[in-house]
Amino acid sequence: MDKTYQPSSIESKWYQQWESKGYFAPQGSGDPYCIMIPPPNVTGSLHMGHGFQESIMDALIRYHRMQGRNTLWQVGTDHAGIATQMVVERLLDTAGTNRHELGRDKFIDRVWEWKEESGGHITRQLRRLGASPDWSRERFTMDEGFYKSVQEVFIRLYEDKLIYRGKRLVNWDPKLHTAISDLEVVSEEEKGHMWHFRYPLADGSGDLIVATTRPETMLGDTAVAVNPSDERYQALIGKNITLPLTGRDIPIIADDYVDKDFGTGCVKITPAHDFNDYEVGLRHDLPMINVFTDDATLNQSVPEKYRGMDRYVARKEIVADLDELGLLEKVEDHVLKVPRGDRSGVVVEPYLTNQWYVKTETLADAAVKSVENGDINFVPKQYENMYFSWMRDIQDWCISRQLWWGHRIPAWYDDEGKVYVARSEDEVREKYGLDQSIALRQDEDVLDTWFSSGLWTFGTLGWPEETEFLKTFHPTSVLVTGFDIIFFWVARMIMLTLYFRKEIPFHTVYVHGLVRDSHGQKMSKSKGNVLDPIDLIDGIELEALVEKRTSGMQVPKLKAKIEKQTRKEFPDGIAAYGTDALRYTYYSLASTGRDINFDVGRIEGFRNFCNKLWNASNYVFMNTENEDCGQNPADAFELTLADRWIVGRLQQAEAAVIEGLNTYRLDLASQALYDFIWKDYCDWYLELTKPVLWNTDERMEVLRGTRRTLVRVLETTLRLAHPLMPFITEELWQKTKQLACFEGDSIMLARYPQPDEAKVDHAAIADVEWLQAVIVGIRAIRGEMNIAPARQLDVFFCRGNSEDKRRLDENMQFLSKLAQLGSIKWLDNADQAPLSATSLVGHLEIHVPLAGFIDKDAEIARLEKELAKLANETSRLKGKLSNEKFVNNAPTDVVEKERNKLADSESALQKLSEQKEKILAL
RNA sequence: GGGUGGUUAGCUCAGUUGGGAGAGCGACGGCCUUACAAGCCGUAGGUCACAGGUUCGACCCCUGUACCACCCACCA
Repeated sequence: MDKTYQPSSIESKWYQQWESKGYFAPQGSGDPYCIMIPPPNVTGSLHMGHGFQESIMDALIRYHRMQGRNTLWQVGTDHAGIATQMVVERLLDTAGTNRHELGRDKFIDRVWEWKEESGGHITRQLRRLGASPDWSRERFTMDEGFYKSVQEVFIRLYEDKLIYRGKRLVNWDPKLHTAISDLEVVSEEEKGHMWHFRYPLADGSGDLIVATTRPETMLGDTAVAVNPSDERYQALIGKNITLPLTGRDIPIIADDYVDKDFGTGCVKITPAHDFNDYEVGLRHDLPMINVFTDDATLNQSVPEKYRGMDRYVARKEIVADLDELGLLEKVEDHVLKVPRGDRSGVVVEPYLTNQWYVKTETLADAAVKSVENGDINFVPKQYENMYFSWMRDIQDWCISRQLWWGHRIPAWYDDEGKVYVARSEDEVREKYGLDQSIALRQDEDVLDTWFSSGLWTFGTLGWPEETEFLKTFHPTSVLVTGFDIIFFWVARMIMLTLYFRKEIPFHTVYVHGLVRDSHGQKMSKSKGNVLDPIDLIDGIELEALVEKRTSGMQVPKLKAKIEKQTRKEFPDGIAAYGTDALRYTYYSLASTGRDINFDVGRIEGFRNFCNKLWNASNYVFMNTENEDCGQNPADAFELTLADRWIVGRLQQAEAAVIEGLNTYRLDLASQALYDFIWKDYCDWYLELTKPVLWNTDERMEVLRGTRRTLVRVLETTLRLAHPLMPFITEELWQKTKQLACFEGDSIMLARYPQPDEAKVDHAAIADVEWLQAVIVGIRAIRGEMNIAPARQLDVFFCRGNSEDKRRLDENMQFLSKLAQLGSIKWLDNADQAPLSATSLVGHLEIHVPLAGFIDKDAEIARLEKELAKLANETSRLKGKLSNEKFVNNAPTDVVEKERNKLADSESALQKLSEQKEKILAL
């Protein structure tokens, strides 16, 4: 066994074995447990957020698998319509061509090629994380089977009148040339202007002043609106305005939508280019004049001068022209929300087009109820409010996209534009009785990616076939996801699953936070603070890291800044920490519902933790291999106090880890495990075995008992830790299992530990706590007096009770070794003790004689510090206990506790001040 | 405008039904003590954002304020 922990040498070895032996597939007859992976983009690569999410899922999966549950982790990838199409279009662009030159079919072939090229990347990275999904069931949202599910859902929703086609105002992305849903629009505040224009009345009797942030849309105005109760404009309602630049006459209408107190109280109405105006237009039956093309340049319906102009060029021209005409009243600076496409980043336009919609009202009602009545639970709970508020105000969902990459909509049109929905052209003809003389063409559009991922929980299990897997694993157990896609994905899954399965998709939604950098900044290429999980596992040289972070950067200044910042933060690059350390870091940071700030310092600490476990195991192996470890039932063994103590502590650790896993508090689970392994097992237990194992006179029964406990506790601890740190535990377990006579091929198939309260020896725990207090007391003197650790001390114990005496007598062996003692003497009378440095354990005094090597002044200083603390504590307790209200109102056990504390601190105060007097008297 | 989360040691974070705050890293001092210097032993460090209130007692419950982050919303 290597002296130090080398993660790279064990990780790939074990992963290959697990996978090739089929350990990830569901097995056994236990209750089903199932998690559906949120399918990552097929052509994507793993980022820190994935790493976090997959690590959480894998811990849950491994834990439940080890509990004997019939466990399925369904894996797969998403075709990610817009994102993937954009990537391939960019590739074509660098190759000097574009998708239109290629044509639809060739372009789609090219995307499939790209998927084949890059599609395995993310799944390989998933394996590096130790993820244990059933790879044999891997699915892709555009594979054949899944397409059948998507088609089925579309057709049935259409037949049930929950999908319809309509011409409406949608969010139009003029760069990508597609409609996008409300959710894909991100509105941020930006600085802009508010222009005030003078619109003349048609009869020449005056004018109105309208304010707008979008001058270029004025060419499509079809009314000016005022509030019906606005006295200023009462007389004008019903009159006409002559719209400047166009010469069109448009009416002045009254509508409650207008806020009297904002601006001039007059609003230009452009129904084809603003969502509010659209509603107003419908109410007043106004014409809708579209002035844009798909590119958001001005179209043929505007005066010739402006045709073909980009919207922002036209804006300038129109403002200048109105100014020229004396119609520009004023321009103000104005901050406004600008809607941009989340993918393209360009300003989206409200645009009139034909699109397909899902009618969401009834679907959403059911989806709300399933959370209200507790069928589905969000963890943490506050996300339910977010879910409710969105669901209760949900809009119809625009599901058609003018893209080529995606599920093509199963709808056909005849020459008159009549629409037919079916699985294929042949089926259309059959279903609707259309012969070959009628020409049909399929709808050009594809479905929103989220429409297909909305079927993920049941589509992956074979629906619409009623497969065994579907029956067994649906509804799934828990969905692990980020809050950012609750609306995009979670809500849609709940709606669609309830409708088609008449059951929920999952019982629990575990919502985790976002992974940020150590200062809480979002990780982004432009900030240059991105960490790659694989680099944390394998390590990366500084130069490679700098190159990675700055590659493809266009702005030299930004590039230089990022390079400088990276060199400063990682002067030696990033060390190879291994998967287990990375995973453990994620778990330790995974507290409820808050974003996590990832600090490389933390991962280093957990790499050290892995190393600690490695070395502890090494110690166990050294002391147990080829030795009698008490596994033969015929041979008697005897447990020491330390053995009985660690077994009890193990039960408590098991309970804490399980509690953490059951409540999705992986931070608490990992903390409990860390403390048990490092503090209890390594710092105390292993040290306590040394005086036993090194004692040449030790009885065989005791040696057997200690070795037995060493290996059995280690073996159980490894199983306890396995879901969190799969690789190192497997490596160590393979060796440990033989020593502990434990059967099984792999730790991942072994049973998860179950705490047994009967194994908790409370008396042993109390005795060890006493022992620890005594040792720490002596160490503190040694530390503060600067006494060399190797120097053996003679100590005296005074004024202890019979319990102290018993504990001392029983633990001489442990005490001498761990505190490095020369001699131990019990004194009935404190006066017999030589002048000493003193520590207290309750009433028991521990004296370390000053003689020769202890600094008198230092001891006085130490005592004074201690006395000051005690005095403070004493007066606080006195004050509290002299408060009648406290004594009368507080529960008696609390009062009693405070009284005992006071007695203790008064006694300590007295003892230590006596001690101080003695030293001073010298 | 409405809503959610956060504010605890120098940094990153825990804190279980209210009974005088913990960890890791960092700092300081001492150690090559036969598993481990990726380690061991010890020490220091906090007005729990602020102001009220409830209570015998508040990091914890209530009200308000400030700041940070996020979500939702149609103000031209």
